[in-house]
Amino acid sequence: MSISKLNNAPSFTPLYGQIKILITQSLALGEWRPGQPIPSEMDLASRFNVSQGTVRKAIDELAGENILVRRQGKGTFVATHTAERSRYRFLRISGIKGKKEYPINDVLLHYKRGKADKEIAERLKLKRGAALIMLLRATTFSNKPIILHSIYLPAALFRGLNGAMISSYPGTLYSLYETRYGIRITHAEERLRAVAADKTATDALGVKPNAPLLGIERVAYTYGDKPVEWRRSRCNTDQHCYFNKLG
Amino acid sequence: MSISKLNNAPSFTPLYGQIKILITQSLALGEWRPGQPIPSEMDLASRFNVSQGTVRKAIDELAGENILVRRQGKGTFVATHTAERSRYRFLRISGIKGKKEYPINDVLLHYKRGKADKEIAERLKLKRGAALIMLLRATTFSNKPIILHSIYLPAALFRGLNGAMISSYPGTLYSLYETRYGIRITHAEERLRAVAADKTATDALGVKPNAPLLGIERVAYTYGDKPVEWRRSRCNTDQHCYFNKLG
DNA sequence: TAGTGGTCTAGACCACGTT
DNA sequence: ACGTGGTCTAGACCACTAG
Repeated sequence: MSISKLNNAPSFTPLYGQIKILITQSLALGEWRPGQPIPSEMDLASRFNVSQGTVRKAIDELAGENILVRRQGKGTFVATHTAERSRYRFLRISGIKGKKEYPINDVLLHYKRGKADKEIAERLKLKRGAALIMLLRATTFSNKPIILHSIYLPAALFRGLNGAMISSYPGTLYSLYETRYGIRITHAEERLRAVAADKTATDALGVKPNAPLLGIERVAYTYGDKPVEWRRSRCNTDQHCYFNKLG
Repeated sequence: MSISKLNNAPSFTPLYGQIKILITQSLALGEWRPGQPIPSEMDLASRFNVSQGTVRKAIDELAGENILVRRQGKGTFVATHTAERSRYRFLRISGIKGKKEYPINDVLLHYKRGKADKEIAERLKLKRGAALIMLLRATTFSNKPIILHSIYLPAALFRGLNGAMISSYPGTLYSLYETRYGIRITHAEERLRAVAADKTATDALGVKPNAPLLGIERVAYTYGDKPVEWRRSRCNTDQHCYFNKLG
C-alpha cells in the first residue's frame, strides 16, 4: 500500500508513475501483445496492491501516449499499427484539394545491406560500421509516386528480413515490424526542410531536376526511447502537403 | 449536484465537460486575464456545486491543451504568450547544428490594409472583401533573416493597429494580440510544402532565385475555434529546419 | 445479467510555495 | 502555519458491450 513510503527522498515518483513503468515493462517484454487486451483495472489494482484509481491514472497517461487504447465496456488494449485508424499517425502527408479518399500504397524499389556511417550511427545510437538494412521505397497516392523514402534499419533487430517479405506484406511497414519482429514503434521525431530534387528523386517521382521537394528526416523509437529506424524522405508537394497542428 | 441528471438523453456530456465549458467561457469573456491566477479548485468546486475532483479533471484537460498552467503550491494560471517559455510553442524552426542559443528577432518590413480575397476569406471565415490588415515580417536568427511571413488579420478585430505599434512592441506578435487586444491564440493548423523562391523572398532572405524554400501556411485560432490570423511563411532551411514530434 | 471502463464524490494525506 | 495543487483511497453509480 505504499511503495511511496520507500520514497520520501529528494526525487519523488508517485505511485501511478511506478505502475506506469511496470505496465510498460510488461508491454516491452511481450507479456501482452499488440491488439490484445491487458487485464482489467481491478485485476491490475489487486496485482500491484493499489486502488483502481491509481491504476486508472497510469492507464490514462499511457492511453494519452497512444501506447494503450481504452474501449468502454470491452477493456483496455495494446495499441497496434495494424488498425487502419493508426495509418495516419505516422503519415502526415495528404492531398491538398477536396477530401477525396486516395488509394495509398507503398512500393519497394530497392533493398540492400550496408554499414552505418557516422550520421546514421549517431541517429540510431549504433557503433559506426554496424550492419544495416537499407530500403528505397515509394509511397503512391492514386498510383502516382509522391514520396520517396530511404530507410535504414539495424540489421541486428531485423534478422532474416528481405525484399520479398516486405513486398508481399499487406500492411504498413510499422505493422510489419510489429507482427514479424515484435518491435512496436511508439513515437518519432522529424526534421523538415526544403531540398532540390536529385537524380534518384527525379527518376522515382517524375519531377524536373532541382524541383523543390519537401525533405523529411525521421528517427522512429520503440519503448524506452530506443531508436529503431532512421529514414530520409523526399515529397513532391505540388498536389499534396504536410499537415500539422500546433497546440 | 447533478446537472448530469438533466442529461440522460442520447448525447451524454459529463459534468467535468460542462465545467470545462464554463471555465472556457469565463476565459473568453476576460473574467480571468492571461498570466493571472484563476480561483482555487475548492473555490471553483463550491461555485459550481461539484466536488474538487470534478473541477480537477476539467482543469487537467485545459492544462493539457495549454489553456491553463498549474503551479503546485501557487495556483492555476491563465496561460500567456508573454512567458519566454511559450516562445517555441508556435515557432517550430530552429538551428540545425549544435545547441547554440541564437538571438531571435522579428522585423516589420511592410504594413498595409486591403480586402480579403476568396482564399483568405475562407481561411478566416470572413466575407469576401472584408477589411484586412496585411503585414510583411521577417524572423531573424543571429540577425540573419531566415523566415519571411505574410500575415493577414481581420481589421475588425484589431482596430487602430499600425506599423509603429508592431515595431515598438518588445515581445512576440501573439503576445501583442493578447496584451493590446485581449485576443489569445490558443492553437493553430499548419500546412507545409516546398516552394521555389519568388522575388519577394530572394530580396528579403538573400537566397538565389528559385532556391527551394519551406513554405508554411498557418491559420491561428482563439477560444471556440475562431480563426484570427492567417499567414504564409517561407523559410530558408539551409541552416535551419522545422522540428516535429509524432506521438 | 455480468463485466468493463467512465464519472463523481468525500476525505485523508503529501509536496510545494508563501507568510 | 496556512493555502495551493498533487496523490491515493474506497465506494457508489452510470454507460457500454457481450453472452
